[in-house]
Amino acid sequence: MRAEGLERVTMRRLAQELDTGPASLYVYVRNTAELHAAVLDRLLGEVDLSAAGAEGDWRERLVRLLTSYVDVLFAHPALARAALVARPSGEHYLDLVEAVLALLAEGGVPSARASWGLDLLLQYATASAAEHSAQGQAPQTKDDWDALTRALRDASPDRHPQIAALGTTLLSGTGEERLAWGFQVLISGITAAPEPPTTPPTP
Amino acid sequence: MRAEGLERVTMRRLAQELDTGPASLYVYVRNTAELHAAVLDRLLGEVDLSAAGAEGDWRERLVRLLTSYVDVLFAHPALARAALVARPSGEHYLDLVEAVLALLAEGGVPSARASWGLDLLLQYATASAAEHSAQGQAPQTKDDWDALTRALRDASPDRHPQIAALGTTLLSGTGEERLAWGFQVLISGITAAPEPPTTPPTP
DNA sequence: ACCTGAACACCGTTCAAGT
DNA sequence: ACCTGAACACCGTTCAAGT
Repeated sequence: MRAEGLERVTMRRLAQELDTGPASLYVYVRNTAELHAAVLDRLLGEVDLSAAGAEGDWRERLVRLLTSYVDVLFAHPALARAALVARPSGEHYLDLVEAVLALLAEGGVPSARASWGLDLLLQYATASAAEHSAQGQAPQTKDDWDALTRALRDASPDRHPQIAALGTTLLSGTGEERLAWGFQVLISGITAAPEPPTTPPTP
Repeated sequence: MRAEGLERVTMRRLAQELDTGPASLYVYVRNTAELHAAVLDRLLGEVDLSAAGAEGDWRERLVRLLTSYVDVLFAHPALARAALVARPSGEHYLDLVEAVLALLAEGGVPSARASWGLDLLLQYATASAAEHSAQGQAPQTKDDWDALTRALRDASPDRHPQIAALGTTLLSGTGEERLAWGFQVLISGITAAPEPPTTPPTP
């Protein structure tokens, strides 16, 4: 349960590490999703929450905090992908949520927008980590990306004029630059967006 | 290869449908990721591109187009999750990209911001579909969400004052409302964001 | 040369049988 | 009552042997 050094977190692998059969894990956890969520929450302990308290504008600090979160996920590709589906609900995750909310509050973002914006920011960070981390993981995704690059370059000006016109601009920038730019877009969008409708919680 | 009615797209399932062994598929496709990308692109043929040409503000039409994309992914949960990792590069995907870019151009978004914004919009749409579609798929994710709900409600005002203060606001709204709000945030953020740095394409 | 059966090395989950 | 060995029903990928 508290094993580390996990590249691909699976029931059987973990069971083996604990010198037992895979069935035994079902005493502590109901299924793989719950296992992922638990391991993920442990991992979130590595997020540098102090980035929220450092110097600088609240936006800068928010970006630094979220970047730390991305870095942590990035180091564990399998969990990054799991994080999108199996949301953790442990103490470390709550700490991260708290820190993000505190920064949004400091920036004067009203509560409804902060609530929805929180999800947007974390989802973007998680998806970016998952997407990009897969690249380094399996060699095949490299080929996928190459195929997309070629497809965009070879776009016919007749059928896809916009793509052809933009050309290499579509592929410009590094992953880091794009990540940072995305955070800026989200933050400025959240502060500018209309207040969301105030419906009662779903269930 | 052109089989449909697929809930979980796997090599073996598809091979069985084609009355052959799984090894045979490797003649047409190098691995599962490539298979997913191919099937996904076929699926994207169902996206309602005419939403881009309908009446209304370019923002409204963009949201309608992206919502159609989400709906299509939503109907095929397994592929939605695959879409984040295995980017398709087929004709249907290019058509979608073209349509989004055309709307951004109509809105007067400069090309560099449109290029990066495109990725942001599609990534958000894809991640939302993947995240939400998993909910309906496996019953366990429901429990995960319940656990998170409980964790947020029970947040201690001492350790997590922001969470406690927001209370049910954190969980307010339906999936549709949040999706639409997210699109608005992204669009307004993209139009307001600074021009990204103009670095040459990575390699 | 092209296709593929069979094998290898993995999975998650269940459940009856053990302690 | 609690734990788990063994079994079931799946996977992706490879490769030698067939045509």
